[in-house]
Amino acid sequence: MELRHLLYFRTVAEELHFRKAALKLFISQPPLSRQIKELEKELGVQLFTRKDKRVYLTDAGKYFKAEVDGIFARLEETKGIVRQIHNNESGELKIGYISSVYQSHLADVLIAMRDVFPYIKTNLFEIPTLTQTKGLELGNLDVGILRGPVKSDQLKVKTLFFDPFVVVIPAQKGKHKRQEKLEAYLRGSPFIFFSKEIAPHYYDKLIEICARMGFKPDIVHEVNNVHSILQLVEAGLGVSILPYSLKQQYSFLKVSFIELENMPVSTEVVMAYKRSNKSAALRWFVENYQSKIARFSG
Amino acid sequence: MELRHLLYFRTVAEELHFRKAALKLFISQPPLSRQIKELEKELGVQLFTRKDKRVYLTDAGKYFKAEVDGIFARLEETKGIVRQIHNNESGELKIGYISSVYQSHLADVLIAMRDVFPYIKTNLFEIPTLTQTKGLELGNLDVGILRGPVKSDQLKVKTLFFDPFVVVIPAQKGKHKRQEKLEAYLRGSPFIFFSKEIAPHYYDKLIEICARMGFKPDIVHEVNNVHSILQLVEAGLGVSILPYSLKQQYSFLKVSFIELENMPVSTEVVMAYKRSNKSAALRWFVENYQSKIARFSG
DNA sequence: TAGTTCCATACCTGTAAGGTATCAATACTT
DNA sequence: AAGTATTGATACCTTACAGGTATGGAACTA
Repeated sequence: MELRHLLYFRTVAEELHFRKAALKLFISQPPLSRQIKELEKELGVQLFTRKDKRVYLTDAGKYFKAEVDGIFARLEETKGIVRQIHNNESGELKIGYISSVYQSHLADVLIAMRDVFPYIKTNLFEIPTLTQTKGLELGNLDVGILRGPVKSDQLKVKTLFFDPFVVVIPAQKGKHKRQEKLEAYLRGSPFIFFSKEIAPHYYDKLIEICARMGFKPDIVHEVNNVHSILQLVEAGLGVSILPYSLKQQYSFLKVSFIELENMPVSTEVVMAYKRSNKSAALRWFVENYQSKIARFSG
Repeated sequence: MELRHLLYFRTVAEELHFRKAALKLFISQPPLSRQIKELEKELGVQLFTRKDKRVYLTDAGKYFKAEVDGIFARLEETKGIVRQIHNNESGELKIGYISSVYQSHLADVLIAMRDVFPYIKTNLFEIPTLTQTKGLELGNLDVGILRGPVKSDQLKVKTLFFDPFVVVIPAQKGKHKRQEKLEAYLRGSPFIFFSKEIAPHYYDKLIEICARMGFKPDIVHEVNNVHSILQLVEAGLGVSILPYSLKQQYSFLKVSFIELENMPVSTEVVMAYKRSNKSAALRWFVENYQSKIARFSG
């Protein structure tokens, strides 16, 4: 006995007509007749009486029909729930993040996430804030870690932390640590920074910081990610001003991270996601990202 | 998806070892591996993880296992009940009865029986008491309505009623109704009766009755059934002594049924069946025969 | 490190599911 | 009442699929 037999039986029981049932089942009538006969033989029970070209359910057949209906209902429900369990623990999460995000932290969170969602697939995209904003709005990303502020009605935004800025200069130039000497040095140095198109807010912050220090930065090199900026500074091409959190991540580079005294300018790092996204994995990620980071940083 | 897939899955889930499960299922390991793969593909759900030569159930797999167990349990129960329904309403009942049984009554009982057992097949055998006894013992009959006493350890015997005897004489001879005249008439008449071999107990009763009346019967014609006896009496071939219950059944015959006064001899009509016979239809028949007869007779 | 065992995959074979043709019986239509 | 249509069952045929063996890659065990 297979589910096929039960399905054929149930359909004949509903139609009480072999040819109509066969149509419903997309098979021809003779195999249906045979399969029902086989079911009755295997059970040793007559489920239908055939008389005068008409088909009737026996009492046994009536009982069987009710039970088979229940079995199919239960099976369908089971399939639905098992898929739900599977999807809640699997599925996919597309994460955007700015280049300044400490990837080790992100990795740690994803490792922790696998305990809860063993079959999750995560796609990571290191892309600038504006690109992330568009991707989130289009649904190409599930969540983004980016620079605030993020202005979009579609997105929910959550502050992760405020990141003050530091001056980054080549290591051998590190002896200019005192603030008054620093300003003069920076005034006469070429700047390496994000283009205004890629990170307008970031760009404005830079201008503001330099203004507060009394000069206008000479942005000679425009690039689109933090790694390149830092590598170019290390190579002696110029200086930059970047978020403090990068110091920890790039401590191996031969550059100096110099904190600015009395500088009330900082950048806000936020997590953003589409309000309408109901993914269970996303919910977990949003709720647990910060505590996981705190734990791993401790 | 077929029940085969669910069975294969359940067995692997129990064993957590494909080769052992395959042995249990009497197939080789590769088709089992494929069938499980197919099931997972059709569901779109991973039910097992295979790692380091070991097999584990996923959370989805654990849930599915529990549900599949329930589905199989329900299916087995359903099969059992549907067979029970079928067997209670079908099957066969082989009924023996003596020729003196009022067949109309028997028919009435069988009609009533069909309401309860719509698909029952009944086989009726009008055979003498001794033949019935042998048939019951051999299992060729399920139940018998016959003359008591029935002596057999294998059979259970239930009294239906006691049947006094009446003299049966041709109708034109009916004016000999007073008992003193009757005795003389019978003494001079040929007797038509059962042979001693066929109905020894019946035969003995006849001898006893005649002895009580003061004569020995002249049994000229031996026959083996009541119909023939009555027809021969009607034809004027002789007289007989038969159970009173026949009067009702053969009231259309041109014979006289004369009750005997002060005659403490009667015959016991019983129902007998094999102790070991557990047929549901038989049980119903035994329990309902008398009440059904009383109802139809009333 | 060599031998063994696991599950997965490649390839092959026999059987059963589904097809068409048609039958006998009954219903329906004229 | 005769002709036609329709029903479920059976005969015969074809093909897809379930189960087989052989073997691979990876991991375990002695």
